[in-house]
Amino acid sequence: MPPRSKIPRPTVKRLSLYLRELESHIERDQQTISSKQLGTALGLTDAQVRKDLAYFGQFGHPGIGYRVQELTNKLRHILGTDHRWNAAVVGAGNIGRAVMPYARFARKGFDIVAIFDDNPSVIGTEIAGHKVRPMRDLPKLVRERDIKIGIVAVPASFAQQVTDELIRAGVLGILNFAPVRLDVHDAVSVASVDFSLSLEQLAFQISLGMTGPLEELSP
Amino acid sequence: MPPRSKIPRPTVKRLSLYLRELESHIERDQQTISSKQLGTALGLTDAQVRKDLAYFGQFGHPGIGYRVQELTNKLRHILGTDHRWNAAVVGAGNIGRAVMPYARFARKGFDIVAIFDDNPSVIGTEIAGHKVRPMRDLPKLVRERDIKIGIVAVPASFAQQVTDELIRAGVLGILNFAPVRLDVHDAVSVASVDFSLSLEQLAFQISLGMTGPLEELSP
DNA sequence: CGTTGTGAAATGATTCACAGCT
DNA sequence: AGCTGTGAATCATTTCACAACG
Repeated sequence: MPPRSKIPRPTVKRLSLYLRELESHIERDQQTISSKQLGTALGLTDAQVRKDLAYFGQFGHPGIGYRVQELTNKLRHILGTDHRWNAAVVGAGNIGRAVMPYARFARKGFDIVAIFDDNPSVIGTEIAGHKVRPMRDLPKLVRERDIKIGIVAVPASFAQQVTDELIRAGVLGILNFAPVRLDVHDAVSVASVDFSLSLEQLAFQISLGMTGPLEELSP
Repeated sequence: MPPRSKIPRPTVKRLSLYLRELESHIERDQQTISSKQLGTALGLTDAQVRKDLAYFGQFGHPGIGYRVQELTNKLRHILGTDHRWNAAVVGAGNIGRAVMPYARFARKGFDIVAIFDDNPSVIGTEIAGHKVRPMRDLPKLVRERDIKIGIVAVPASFAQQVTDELIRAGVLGILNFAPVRLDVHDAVSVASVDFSLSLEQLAFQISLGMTGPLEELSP
């Protein structure tokens, strides 16, 4: 077990992709998979796949490839999804409501166990089997239900404030759906999902494709 | 106007961030902004900001900074959001329903003008002012309403098929919410949004923080 | 054989540092 | 003075290419 040098950021992102691909191969009862196969399925080179995995140990078998079940287990362990995480949603608007019943979260090891909002007209209503709670209940529930992840689904202008409250209550990570950069201290992790950002990327690529590679963008 | 070398991928992602930040400065009636200010707000260095912007022309004014309104216009033009885009949602499940009324899309220049689903129990119902249409109406509506972007909000197992239908109908870009890699030919662009992927990134970072930088991940 | 793991080389992105403009 | 644009230097990531293994 080498002391392992530091992991490139892009590698971490790909880890989830590998896992997702492996899971589909388990369903098909495939026993082993080569870096070539795995790479092709995801649009990566075989060398990239091998290098990524090798950061974490020697999981492969020369001449054979990787055993699908074995590698799946390793990746789950690396990603920390070999046990379950409790999460709470803050914000019972469109996005909060859409996330609550998202079955894939549960399959991936994440259980949403509470939802909060401060709008009096939604407090007490039920969403996907959970009663909407006022924000003042947050600290108590985070403690009682061992909530480790806060999902921020409020408008941008409230996102930082809600984040601060979640962190004060004791969560270790924030999944942020609001289109702002959240400031947090180092002990807390943030991952962001920004729809409009992705749409803009798309618009850029389309414009590029229509004008030919990079014409008349500058005056 | 130099023939401009090719643009780094990360630069394109940051362009949207710059625009978002600038818009908040317009609201505050700020006339100019320096690369330092812009960078600090987004957690980037000033050099990074200048280099990114310089790929597209000389927008800055030495001694002054960038004029907020001017740079905003330039960025909108570069990103292709200086005109409006029509989009259609496919899939009237949780995610499709959440995306329909997402006001931010419209503010960013994207108008959702139709929603499709093949589940008979939702066809004909109204969501955010739009009647849900059957998939067979897709080609006609894409033509009639000049739809350039398809938003894929169906389960992973249908995503590729729906994508193919959208492309055949004539869209130029796909915003994909399904957790799969979509195969498309080069003339079409894809941007993906994957919640569970982001959650896994988060779990990884949290695990890392708890075990200390990278312990006992390999056997 | 086929396939991994890994140094070495190549490519890509960021930061430095400073000339030059206002 | 304050700030941009940019070549040069540094740092990061990917690809190459091959020895070693089952």
